[in-house]
Amino acid sequence: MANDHRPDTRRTLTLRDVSEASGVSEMTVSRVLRNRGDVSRSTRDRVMKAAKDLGYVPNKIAGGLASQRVNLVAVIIPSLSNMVFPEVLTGISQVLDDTGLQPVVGVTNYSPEREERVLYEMLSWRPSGVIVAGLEHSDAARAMLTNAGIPIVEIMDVDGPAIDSVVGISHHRAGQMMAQTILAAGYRRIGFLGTQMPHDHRARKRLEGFTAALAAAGLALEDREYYDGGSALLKGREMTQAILSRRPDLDFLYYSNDMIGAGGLLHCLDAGIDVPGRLGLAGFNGVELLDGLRVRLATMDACRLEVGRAAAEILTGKTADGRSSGVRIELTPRLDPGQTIRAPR
Amino acid sequence: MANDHRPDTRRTLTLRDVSEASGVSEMTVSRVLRNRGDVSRSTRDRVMKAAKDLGYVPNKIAGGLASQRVNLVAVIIPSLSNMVFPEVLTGISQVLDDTGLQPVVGVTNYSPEREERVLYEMLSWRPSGVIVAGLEHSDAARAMLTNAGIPIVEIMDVDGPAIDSVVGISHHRAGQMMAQTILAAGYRRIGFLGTQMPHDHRARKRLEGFTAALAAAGLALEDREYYDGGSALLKGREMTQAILSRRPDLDFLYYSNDMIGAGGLLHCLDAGIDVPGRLGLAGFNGVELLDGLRVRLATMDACRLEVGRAAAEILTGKTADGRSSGVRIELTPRLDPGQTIRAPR
DNA sequence: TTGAAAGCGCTAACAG
DNA sequence: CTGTTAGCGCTTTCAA
Repeated sequence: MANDHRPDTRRTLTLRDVSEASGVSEMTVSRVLRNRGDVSRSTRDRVMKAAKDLGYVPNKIAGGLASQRVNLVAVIIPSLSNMVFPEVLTGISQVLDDTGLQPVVGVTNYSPEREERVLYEMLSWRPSGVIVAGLEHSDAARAMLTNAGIPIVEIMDVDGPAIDSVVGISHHRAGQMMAQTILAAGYRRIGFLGTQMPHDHRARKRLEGFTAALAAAGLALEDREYYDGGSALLKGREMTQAILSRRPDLDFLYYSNDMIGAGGLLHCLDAGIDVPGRLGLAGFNGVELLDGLRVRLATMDACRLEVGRAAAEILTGKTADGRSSGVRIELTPRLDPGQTIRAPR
Repeated sequence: MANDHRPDTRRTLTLRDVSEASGVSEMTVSRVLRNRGDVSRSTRDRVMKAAKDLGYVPNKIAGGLASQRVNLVAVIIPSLSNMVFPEVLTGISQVLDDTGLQPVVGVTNYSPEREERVLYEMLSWRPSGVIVAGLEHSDAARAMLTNAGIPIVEIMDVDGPAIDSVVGISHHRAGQMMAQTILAAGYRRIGFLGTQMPHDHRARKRLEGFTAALAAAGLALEDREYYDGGSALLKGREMTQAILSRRPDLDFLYYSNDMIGAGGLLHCLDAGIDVPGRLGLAGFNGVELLDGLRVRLATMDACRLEVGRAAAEILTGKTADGRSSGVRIELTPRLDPGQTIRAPR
């Protein structure tokens, strides 16, 4: 950072300045500023006034070093570019807001290398806990998490072994449930449309569960279409058009997320395709946006808010038994058939 | 945080542990780990190996205290619940990624009180700079920013005095431009649909610019409709239906953001309303989602990515003259008439 | 190129 | 209820 900011005759204020301005020892000033009760009313008032008048802002760097405690929670997520993780963050914030704990967010862009870097960076601030999306990590990241000596909560996914605590849904089962619902409605020639992201393990697990359920019924996916980047809504349109022109006989399209599903739905409506009669559609996530479409897309809710809340509650020990480690919470996603899956036959 | 995590015989590793494991002084270990060149190749290798074998993670709390420097940049934004701020963050990250500086995000929910708290909290970590959305702050927040002694960049808005640096667009002018475009196309009976957010100053300024331009043409808004919370797309539909049933004579609807605008557009398409012939529509933001609709909504791009990038460049001194303070950058939003404003008469 | 000493600003622990 | 002392783990500064 360029150093032109200030000719700098001013230091930044310290406890000692407040101490001198109020005529109270540094230690007592520290007690007041941390709201530790054992200070007389009058002393407290004098200190508060001095601190406010000076515009003192405590130095948490020094405080953290001295107390060996840092009120930060590291939150590591793959992306901010769709609404799912912001909603998880909202849940985390809701719970943390009352506790003095503060979330610090790191974004990995679905890259294991970035996850490792972000994690290293965050752990070097000695946070009180870590919330990290997913169960898949590089060996080094796993080692760091294991040895950090703080509570770790892996979120969004329960299909696999956890390092410490875990909160989420089974994406494998989610995929299965959707497939079973689709089959029960009599659809048989099913296509899949999804993202080209090798590290989106949850999408992969959903698809695995989905195809496993098809296989159990003696079926397989008839066709697939992948995309990468760009407006998901537009990609959904384009991919849908592409797959249908290639395979006009398909009677169901399963999308890996609601945005491309919504795009597909809009295409079908514009093209006058009979949904859900001739063609059924389903997405995943239960995003709010779907409420605004003329026809409600079938979807499954990933319990994002609840996942965030539960993860934060684990870190704050607000669990049934007060534990903040080794907790396992599997939530059950709701399947909303909307108006794009016909009634079971 | 509940303290059940670890019977704790292990401490967390320190420089001294690496020093002992490698037989090199703490000071030299510190030099190696910070990549300061003045260390012999062999010493460096021994230290790196020891650090890696132990799984040492440096303690930035201690480092920051000792060096009086912290590689954090505080980023304070009102919301994560639409795509605009995440896109600003993306721009910030892109630039910061190469610099060793790390963004730390705080969310205010458009509340001045929360902004004040978040700012206090963040400044207590002694970041190297602050990026904060908007020019409106409480007196206390303004005082903190002024006295922090670090570069401050206010972003998104240039309509008003800045504390230090500023990057953004003029929302007043943006509103004006849109109004002028609408009037030039011959629309005359104009309604407004927006959010009920007293602290969204940018939306307010756009509307002020918009009505000012109408007034200059001897016109005023014919009707208004506000919403608060919920699915913006759905609200856009509902509000549009409401305002049109109340005032079927309106010939243009100006939306305060693209999501409700898109909802309105979908309503109009479903209702068979002739857009842009009988009714024109326009939103604001230039969100990617619009690409996925059958008809392109008129909008204005708020230059979100560019704003983020420029703000980060100021903090890193990557400006034309290397300054990181007192910089003022006004970007010019592009007006995209899309397909919902008819050609000028 | 390496090491030793002296803090950074705050809080834990104890004494009064 | 208030004050004193001794660090927290690292980096700065200076010396070798």
